[in-house]
Amino acid sequence: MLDERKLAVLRAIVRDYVSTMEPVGSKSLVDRHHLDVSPATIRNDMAVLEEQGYITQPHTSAGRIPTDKGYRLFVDRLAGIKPLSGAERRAIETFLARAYDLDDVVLRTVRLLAQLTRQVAVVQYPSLTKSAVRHVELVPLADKRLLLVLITDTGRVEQRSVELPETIAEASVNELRNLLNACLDGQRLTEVAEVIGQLAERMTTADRPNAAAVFSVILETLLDRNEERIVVGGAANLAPADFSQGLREVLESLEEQVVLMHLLGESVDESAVTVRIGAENPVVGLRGTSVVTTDYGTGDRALARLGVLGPTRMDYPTAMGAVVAVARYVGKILAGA
Amino acid sequence: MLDERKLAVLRAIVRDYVSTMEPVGSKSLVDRHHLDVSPATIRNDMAVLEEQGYITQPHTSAGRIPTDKGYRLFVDRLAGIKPLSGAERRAIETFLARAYDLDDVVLRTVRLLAQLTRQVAVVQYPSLTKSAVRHVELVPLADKRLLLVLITDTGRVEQRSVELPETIAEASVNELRNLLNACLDGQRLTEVAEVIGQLAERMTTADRPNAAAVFSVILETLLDRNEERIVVGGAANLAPADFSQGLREVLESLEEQVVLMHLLGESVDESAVTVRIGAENPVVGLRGTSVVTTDYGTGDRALARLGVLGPTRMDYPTAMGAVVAVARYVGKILAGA
DNA sequence: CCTTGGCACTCCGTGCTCCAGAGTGCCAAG
DNA sequence: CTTGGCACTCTGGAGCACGGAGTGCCAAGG
Repeated sequence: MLDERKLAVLRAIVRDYVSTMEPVGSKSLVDRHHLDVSPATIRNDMAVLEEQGYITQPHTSAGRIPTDKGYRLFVDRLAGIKPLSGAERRAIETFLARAYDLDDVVLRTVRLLAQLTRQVAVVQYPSLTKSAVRHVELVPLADKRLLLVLITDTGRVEQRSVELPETIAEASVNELRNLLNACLDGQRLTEVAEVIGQLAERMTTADRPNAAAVFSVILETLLDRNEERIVVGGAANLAPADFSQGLREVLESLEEQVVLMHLLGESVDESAVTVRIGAENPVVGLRGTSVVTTDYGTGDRALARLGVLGPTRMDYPTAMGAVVAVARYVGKILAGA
Repeated sequence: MLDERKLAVLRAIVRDYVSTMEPVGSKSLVDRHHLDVSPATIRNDMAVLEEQGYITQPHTSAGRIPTDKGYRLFVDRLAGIKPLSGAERRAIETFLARAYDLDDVVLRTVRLLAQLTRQVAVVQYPSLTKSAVRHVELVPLADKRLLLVLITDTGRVEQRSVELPETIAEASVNELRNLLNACLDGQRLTEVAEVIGQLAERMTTADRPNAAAVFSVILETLLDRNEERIVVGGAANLAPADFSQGLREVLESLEEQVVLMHLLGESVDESAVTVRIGAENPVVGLRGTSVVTTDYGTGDRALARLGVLGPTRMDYPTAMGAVVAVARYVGKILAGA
């Protein structure tokens, strides 16, 4: 359907357009890439590519630019993932290694990605539901109020305040704390709900109302903010020129957690990295942008996702390379921390 | 030096320019504000105002626009703080009351401010150094590693991991935890350094190296990230048109914590609200923007600052009103939480 | 002394034409 | 299937005229 040369032409068009940001014509194509044919031949090929929907012209007698479909083909079959240079890899490693807590890891990651790709970076905090409990802490704040602190094995710390129905004694707090730690330590958060259900029935009657309040807050914490925390960086990399409807819409989208959630979405298949191009994007108002995402995690477990967002006209091979590399190093850091 | 009418003219120019975003001429001035004089008179006044540096013309024979100096006079003497409507006040209160932890309070505050003012909102987390310790928690993560969790009376939770020089026993951890809580509970964080200094000397020799490691991390936590956490929202409200050098520079600045710190700065005097206009701004690259900030805190103590940032051509009275109102309610919420 | 109407002047922004350049599609020949 | 030739189309910038908005100045009037 598309012979070797036509594919080469498409590849060349994508590369040129990505780097120059201008529609590319048949003449400049044969010049810049040593295709051993004449411009006229290329024009024929381009006519076919256009007919099939891979490229388009902004107006008659202008050069061609790739369509979403064209980028898709490019990503799937015409270009691989461009590995980072050794220097870049070392830079990533040392930069991330310097982080001193989870917040800092995430912050550094988002900066790193933004800087490497010159795009907007998006990093999700390690998901609560996929982590395991490492410690539960109860701190009395007032007679009828506790602070609940939940520490996971990924270093994440969740805090909530708990309103109690009755005054609680110091001793009861300690008892409850010990009980919780004994039963929950090491449990996956998905299993916690079940364990807590059993616990509730074994409580002495005196403490039951208070314990119930604590339990329900724990469950809430797990349900509610599950995957919520997502950090964005490098918004300054958004070039106004790239977004016809103005980048206001894009900036707005980037401030909504729900939108970001959708953006990161789920990994589509088992492949290393997911690319969503233009209108493939689940978020309206973010057509016109492409998103490159991947999982990261400690060894076997996928904890969360990260990626970059930019104009459809982005350097996919490089972006993919940066995303997978950063994901791998973040995983390492988290595993070792 | 400037009579009543000239001030009125300046005030009118600022208001018109802020609302229309276009240079304002003598004719439209007398029309829109029922000044009972002729355009020619206004022109004379404007000539004086221009000579004194309060207004300027983008080019010969265009209308006038205020200079930074003009806005300054406007803010200082010509306009007050515009109080919010009752509906807005109620909206603030209910919206903030729904927050369930410190992160959420800050998040909601930043959204609120951005929405109320249609500008970029900036909110600083309650400063560590001005808070008091409520609880210290040590969680063993590995043989030679602890997680340190520091909870303050403003609800802030700081966590750090501590590398120990030697293996530590469960009992030692408990002992250390109890010691820390006994000595630090209720202390202002500024006093903690001193207390810890004394503690270090009283340790039994066996635990001393480990304790020292913990102590140094506590001190680091207080010094290092002191005022660091600052949240930005409403970046989408930045209109590209407002920033001649492109808003890329502005967006970049907004991602740097150091810059944000400088932006919020210190309250200049005892007045409720600080306004920095254009070049008064301490941050290069953010000339061309104005910043309206104020303290917030629980009752007597000022904990941190918040504010909004926008083009010099912003609606100062409304912005000031929103900033002080939000600051007051946030203070209330924190005091009650 | 301040205010006012009149008037000439300046400059911006718009709309217009014109032109060069880049790129195309098509065709006929190799 | 490839190629050179050719006529065609469209954009973008330069040049130009023009209306409009706004100014500064001046001389007259309160």
